[in-house]
Formats: sequence, structure tokens, C-alpha cells
Amino acid sequence: MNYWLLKSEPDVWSWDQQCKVKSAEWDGVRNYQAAANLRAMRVGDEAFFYHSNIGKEIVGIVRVVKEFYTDPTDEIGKFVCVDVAAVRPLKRAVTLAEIKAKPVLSNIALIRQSRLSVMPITSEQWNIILKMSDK
DNA sequence: GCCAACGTTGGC
DNA sequence: GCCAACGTTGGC
Repeated sequence: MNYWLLKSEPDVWSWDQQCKVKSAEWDGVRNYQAAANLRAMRVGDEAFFYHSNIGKEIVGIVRVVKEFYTDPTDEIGKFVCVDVAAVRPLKRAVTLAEIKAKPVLSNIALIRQSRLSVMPITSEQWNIILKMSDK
């Protein structure tokens, strides 16, 4: 199983909204690298839910419940989306500033490719961030 | 509000 | 196919 990180602007789609629904379509991705990551997701993979712009922190964990299919919001039909469901909130949100301050996380795509909205997370990075959310 | 990073578009 | 111009993302 693989780990991922999904970015969302909370005034467009927030963690609270995600929690209120059984599952949600992760649509609107219009970047090839992000789309390639969506295509690589498998049912059961888990992803951090990150609030960009407002908050700038990882707030929860979602699980992929439906693998990629053509994004219905894309008129050209080139891009894909997946469905995700909330698993649980983090005990404590982990901020971008904290992640930046950790040398072991300096390779994370969140920092290295600040504009990418769907990115892979290594199991090592996943566990470090989970541990940070526990304190 | 600004700007760096970076992706896309279009003229040549 | 190159690259300048432009648009968008997202942190600060």
C-alpha cells in the first residue's frame, strides 16, 4: 500500500466537508504530474489531507475508495479523479512550518514541489508525520 | 498584496 | 523545437 498527500484549499473543499460525506470525488486536478499520481492510487491507499493557503497544515487522513476514472468536470476528458473517504482527523494538525523545521523531512514533495497538489509520501515520511501529530 | 516557482500557450 | 509572455499556485 502506498501513501499520498492531497492538497485542498479549505474555502473550496475542507476537511470538515470531507468528514460530512461518505466519500468525495477528488476532481479538478489539471496538472499532468498530479494526474499521474492519481492514476497510481489503489483502493486502500491512504493520504494526508492538507489545507493549503489557509492553515497550511495536515489535518486528517483519507483513504482511496475508488480508483481513477475520467474526471466528469473535465470537458476534454483527459484528466482523472479518484474517490476518497475520511478515515480520521489527526490528533493534532501538523503545520508546514513544523515539517520545514524537520531535517529528515527536507526531501518531502510538499516542500520540494510546492505547487504540486497530489504527491507521493514515503512510508518513512508518513510515520514521522504521524508521530508528530501524536504529541 | 507580493512574488517565486513553475506550467502552459503561442509566435516564430 | 525554442523561448518569451503569461497565468496560476501557494507561501509569506
